[in-house]
Amino acid sequence: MEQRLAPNTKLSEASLCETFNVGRMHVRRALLLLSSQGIIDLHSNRGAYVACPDKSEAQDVFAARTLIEPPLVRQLAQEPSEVSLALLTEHIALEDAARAQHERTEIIRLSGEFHTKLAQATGNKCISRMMRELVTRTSLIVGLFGSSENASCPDDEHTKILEAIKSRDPKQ
Amino acid sequence: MEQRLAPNTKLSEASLCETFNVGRMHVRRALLLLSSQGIIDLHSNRGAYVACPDKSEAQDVFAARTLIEPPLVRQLAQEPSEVSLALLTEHIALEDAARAQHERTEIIRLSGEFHTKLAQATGNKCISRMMRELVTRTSLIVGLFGSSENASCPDDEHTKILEAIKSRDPKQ
DNA sequence: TTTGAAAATTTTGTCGACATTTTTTTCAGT
DNA sequence: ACTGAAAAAAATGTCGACAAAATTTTCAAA
Repeated sequence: MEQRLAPNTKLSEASLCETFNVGRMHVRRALLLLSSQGIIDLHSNRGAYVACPDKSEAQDVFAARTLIEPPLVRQLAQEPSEVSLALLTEHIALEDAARAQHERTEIIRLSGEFHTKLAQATGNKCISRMMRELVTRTSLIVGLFGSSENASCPDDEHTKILEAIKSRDPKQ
Repeated sequence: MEQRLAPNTKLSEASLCETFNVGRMHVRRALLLLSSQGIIDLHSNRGAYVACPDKSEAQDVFAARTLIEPPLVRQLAQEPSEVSLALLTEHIALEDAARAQHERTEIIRLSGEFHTKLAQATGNKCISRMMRELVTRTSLIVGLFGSSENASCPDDEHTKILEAIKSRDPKQ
């Protein structure tokens, strides 16, 4: 009950109903939305399974991020809002704190969240949503193939990005 | 029955059931998915309405495309597959044909589809899906604010893009 | 005629029952 | 024991009925 769900785990409607104390309708709605985000796979008449992306799908997700993130940072560097910068700075502080206490799970979570907040800093809901979905799928993939070490960016990567934005430096 | 649905049009479950001859469950599923793509808005207890994006949302969509498309084309230019190039060339032929016959609706549809196919040419499902959703939302927006003229790219824009890719030219 | 509250209608949300499909179990035959 | 078909159980898909909410209509009072 504290363990993350392994890929390919079956998510039966009945058990989810019991777990969350809701009707089957709600469970089905949630499953449909999760599947539309690629977090689970729905097999007709066979139920819902935690997505188990193959190498190809994993590469697609990473390639998508590689495509989007550089121009994202570049755009932020062009006209960064003070508020966003503050939020990002604050977030990095959280990351440092987690790292100082070696809270591994938390470090990974925050590391992903940084990229989401990076997208949110653009103030563009569309981009935020895409990034959020990509980060989520990345977590799944890291949980699968993740060399337990490089599960997140290098420690100082985020700081570097933030510095680059602050200094209007158009590169990653 | 041949007219496009105007934004803010109410989509009542009952009428959709009748139109498509399906049960309410199917209609509701479809509406949920459409809303997750930002094509319609679901108001609790009040039903589904064709999305009516405000200027801010419209800008977000365009900004997202502006962010993604240049690096997308640049990536395609780096390693274009022959098959993809052929498909794109073929598609432009279709566009030209439609233009020659002044089939306005078809021209717009194909113009959008070109960008989707551009994304598909990367072979990246993730990117394809994002692009498809962005193009769909763009159609909606053009239908709203669209100065009936510049609803699509300039006539030769797509040809230029394709030429740029063929010549490995890293620019748009 | 206009206003506004109450009633009636319509529409959406939820639940339970049933049908269909899949999965598991049983068990006869080799 | 092992195999495989039949039966049983369990899970998913679908439908209809009812509940709850919103909309429209009605109609009495100003």
